[in-house]
Amino acid sequence: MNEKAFLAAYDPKAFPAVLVTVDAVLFTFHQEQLLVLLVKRSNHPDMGKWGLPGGFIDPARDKTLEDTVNRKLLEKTGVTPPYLEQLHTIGNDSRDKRGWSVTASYTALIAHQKCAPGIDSVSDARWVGFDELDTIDIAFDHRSVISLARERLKQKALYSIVPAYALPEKFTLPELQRIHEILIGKPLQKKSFRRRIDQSDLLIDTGLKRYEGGRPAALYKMRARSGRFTFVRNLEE
Amino acid sequence: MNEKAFLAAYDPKAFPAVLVTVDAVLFTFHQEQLLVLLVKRSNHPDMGKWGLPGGFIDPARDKTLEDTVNRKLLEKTGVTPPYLEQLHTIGNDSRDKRGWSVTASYTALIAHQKCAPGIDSVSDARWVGFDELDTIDIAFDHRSVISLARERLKQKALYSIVPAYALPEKFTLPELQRIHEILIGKPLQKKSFRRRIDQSDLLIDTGLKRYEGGRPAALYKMRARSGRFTFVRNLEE
DNA sequence: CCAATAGTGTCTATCAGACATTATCTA
DNA sequence: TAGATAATGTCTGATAGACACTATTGG
Repeated sequence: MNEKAFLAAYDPKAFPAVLVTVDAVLFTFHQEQLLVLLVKRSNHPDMGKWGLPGGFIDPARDKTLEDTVNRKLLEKTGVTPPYLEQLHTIGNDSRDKRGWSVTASYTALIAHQKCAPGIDSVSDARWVGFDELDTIDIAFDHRSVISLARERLKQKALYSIVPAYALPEKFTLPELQRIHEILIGKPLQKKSFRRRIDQSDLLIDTGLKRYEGGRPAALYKMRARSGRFTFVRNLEE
Repeated sequence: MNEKAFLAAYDPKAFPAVLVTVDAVLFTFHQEQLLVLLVKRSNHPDMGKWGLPGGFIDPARDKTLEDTVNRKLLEKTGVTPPYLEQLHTIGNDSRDKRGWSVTASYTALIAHQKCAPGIDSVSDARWVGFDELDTIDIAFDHRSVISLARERLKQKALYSIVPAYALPEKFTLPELQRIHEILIGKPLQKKSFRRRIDQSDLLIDTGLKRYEGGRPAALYKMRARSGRFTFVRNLEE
């Protein structure tokens, strides 16, 4: 049999069924807090619990896995995040009561004000602070996926400025330092933090300033592709 | 409807079928060369081309995705590699002619002599050197998966000693330096390389020596969990 | 002895940490 | 002017690169 005949006769449903989903851990930063987007499940299984935004691939609409993630995030937040990276894929026979299940999880970052102006009025999606996570009933294995995403983002805070994507388009260096400090879990030296960013030319000074309280802070924005840059030397953990 | 009734009525085959496979990029190091294991495809599609070892999940036998990978590698090499880490998951509607396809790919490392004593006599699996890859007809998108795996492993060579898992259990520091040099693509300073390994206490001196040519070289083995260690400062690329 | 390979001594350069100092705003 | 916050000056310490040197084997 040649390939053409093989493909004509091929029946995908003849194979053992495996559930395939995607999930996104969408972070943002607001009022000195790292927040993650959770969605209230309206269907079985784990109905009523909170879980990560995500769901099944729609082969008719999605060309790629990233399309699926972006589609799901767009439905919940109204926008497409500027940072999206694959986190980890989990597949086993116990994570979903419906059967053998595979989920490709992603880490996404977005500015707080850009997403879902009315997100806190929609009852099925909300931002949850990390302190609050322990008190919430989380669906499936999503709690461990969130932990993994946060751990990975912490590592990135040590050798990149990826966390900047959780800030508004224009932001100050003290703001960026704050989110790094929260991710790493300890205060950083202002001088060290500024030095590596100054020297690496990753940010553009917009010329604007933010005025609040003391000396005004310069407003910067990300240069294109700055999210891919990695420092050769890490900050201390 | 409660969850129990929902699950009883649930039919996984009712959902749009997505093909789910795993693939492994298994590296080893032999005679100054980085080698990757390829398998000749005996079925459509891409029959006759060379591809990565891998295949469909067997829900009856595999509890996890890692089980699937290890089962496939065991079939080809006779052993389970000491290093296995998820690389990347690709899912789209064009990579497999049979339909929407998702593959979870893994990077694996193994000592050359431990695996498949007769691997080069088996016609459907062989070690391929990186120089030779360009001349081979590769199935699906596996060429780009191999590139990604190599790129990732290069990065690890800059900040870890993970490449040591591609060497025999006992190895010399010059051997380890060689595989790092090949991955990074430039010679390294002997002194720098030794210093970081000495100071980090990642290897155990077995007390044995390897005699060949000049001054004998001390034989080391990996300490447990040394594969997870990361240096705070990278080598130069 | 020489050739070959393993391993060390030591200087320099780079860059993060520490922390004091200066700058620029509002009240 | 005082208080607050942003930004800089400058010293120290850790560690990678460079490269010359010494050590230990076989022939």
